Amino acid sequence: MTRYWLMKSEPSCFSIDDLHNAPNQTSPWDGVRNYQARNFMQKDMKLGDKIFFYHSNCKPPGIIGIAEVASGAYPDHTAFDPESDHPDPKSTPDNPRWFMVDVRYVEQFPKIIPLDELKLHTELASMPLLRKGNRLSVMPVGETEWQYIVKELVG
DNA sequence: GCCAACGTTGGC
DNA sequence: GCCAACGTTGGC
Repeated sequence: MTRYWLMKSEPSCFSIDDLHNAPNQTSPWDGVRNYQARNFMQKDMKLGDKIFFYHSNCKPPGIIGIAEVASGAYPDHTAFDPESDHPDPKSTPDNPRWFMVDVRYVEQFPKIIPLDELKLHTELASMPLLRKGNRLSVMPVGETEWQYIVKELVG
């Protein structure tokens, strides 16, 4: 059964354009250093699951398009590299702490669906994304909410 | 195992 | 740049 997800990225760091331009339109989703987010990737994501690509820390923040899970989880080797953006000396090749999946570009929306707009729809109120203080960078999206967004808000 | 200090996220 | 919310760390 296909599941649905939302993954956040700062476009100044890695945008949906970057994913679109990547080889095979596919890229590792590296840099996640949060256990809950890691567990979603490691235990619950399946090949072909659909992902809302969310641009954070920009104007405006919001959902910009769709990607899909393109691999199973495997160790995030950037954690081993002291020169990387998010090194973690406690993660080693023999005992990796952080995992990632590959994601593949599916589509970019004609325009971003801003966070402000998502907040206006009571149908979406149960989304973890809209919970106050939420900081998860990888989170599940209910099928109901997914369909609502795709049918009512895209375009 | 508690909890204060600290760091990070991310909207504003 | 500010700050609220939250996760992590480490002393005890």
